[in-house]
Amino acid sequence: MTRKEQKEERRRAILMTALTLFVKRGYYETKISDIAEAVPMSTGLMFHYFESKEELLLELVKMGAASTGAINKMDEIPPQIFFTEFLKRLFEYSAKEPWVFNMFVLMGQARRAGMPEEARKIALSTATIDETAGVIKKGQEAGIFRSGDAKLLSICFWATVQGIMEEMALNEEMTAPDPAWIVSILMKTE
Amino acid sequence: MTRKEQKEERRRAILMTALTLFVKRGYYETKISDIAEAVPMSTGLMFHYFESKEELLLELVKMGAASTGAINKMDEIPPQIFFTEFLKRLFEYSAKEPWVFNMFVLMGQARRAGMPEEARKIALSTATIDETAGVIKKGQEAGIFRSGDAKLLSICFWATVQGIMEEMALNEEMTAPDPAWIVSILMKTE
DNA sequence: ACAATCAATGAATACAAATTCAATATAATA
DNA sequence: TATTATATTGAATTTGTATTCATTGATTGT
Repeated sequence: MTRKEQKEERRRAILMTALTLFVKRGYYETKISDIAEAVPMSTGLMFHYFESKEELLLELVKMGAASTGAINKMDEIPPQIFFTEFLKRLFEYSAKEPWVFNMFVLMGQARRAGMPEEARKIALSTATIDETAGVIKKGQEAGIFRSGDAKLLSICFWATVQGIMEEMALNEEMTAPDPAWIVSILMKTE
Repeated sequence: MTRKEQKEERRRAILMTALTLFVKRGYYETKISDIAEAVPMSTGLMFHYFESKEELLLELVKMGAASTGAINKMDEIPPQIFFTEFLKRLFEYSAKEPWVFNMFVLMGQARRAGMPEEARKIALSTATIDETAGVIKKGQEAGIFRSGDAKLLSICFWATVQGIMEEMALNEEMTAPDPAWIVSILMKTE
């Protein structure tokens, strides 16, 4: 294995460790030395791989923003299936790949408060809520979703998903809910 | 007005200012000097009123924990009305009283990451999720709520509410959703 | 009016955590 | 093997804020 590959692998290890700790304890509660200890490596060496703590965070958030694009490719699927299917996959995938899970939570935290301003900007640049609102609108036109401001419905949907994911990040033992429960926020009642 | 009252009033002003800033920018992103400037008063004087930044936060979280008790007194109401009515009041009240609104968001943030450990402990000591799960169980027995783990349903419900409130804390213009949307997470379908 | 107590300030200090650095070990290259 | 480049460490330094403090101004009680 070449030196460059070694370095890349080490960077990845740091990123994954930092991601876990940021999600578990929060960005400011996590010291560089905590990350270093968990990797493990010396504190000083961290700066051989990343400019600063904030750079490390920003790289994670950028990765998250990039992978969010993948979600938006699903929007060819009919609305009634889209959301249930998305949640099913998200929960399944999260159970297997802690990376996906943690990344989802980190992005949510970044969008809200408790992280450097710059991280929020990047996280907010992915217009997921608006994209989803588009799908909801289709579902409304098809008569399967309840009427009302599509964007507001979109916000409610994502707020739920985010909240549940964060709850799962805290309670190891917690199991994912039935996607249908969450999707019923959107469904037409009667 | 006596000196003691003066002091109490000043403390309150600091608490309210800090609450607003903590919710808007997050605890660690808010400097003592930011709070002082907003009150307004000198930075040094802050320590005449509060031991430390963390004490200030803890006092807020304790206030929040205390006022959460009020919610739990509502649980004599029949389940089918309880949740819709609670949300209706929460949204109405939040629109009028920024205090209530901000406190709700702060408690949610404290329960999750991004604040000193001690704050989390206090916030988690209010067993709202379990209390609500009890009400949900009643609703399930009455056949109006969907079946499934009552605690998990309770978590989903609160995750949604929390997420929406946090979203509103960020978007000044955002309007509260119809409580029925959220409650449909709990309702038996068809 | 006078002493005593409290409110208030802003500059000085303390502190914790990020960041740098000189020194050393390890690996690649010729 | 000799030489150069990279990885690694731990201690020293820097930095950003919380916190303290000496001093001044305002209120209260006698």
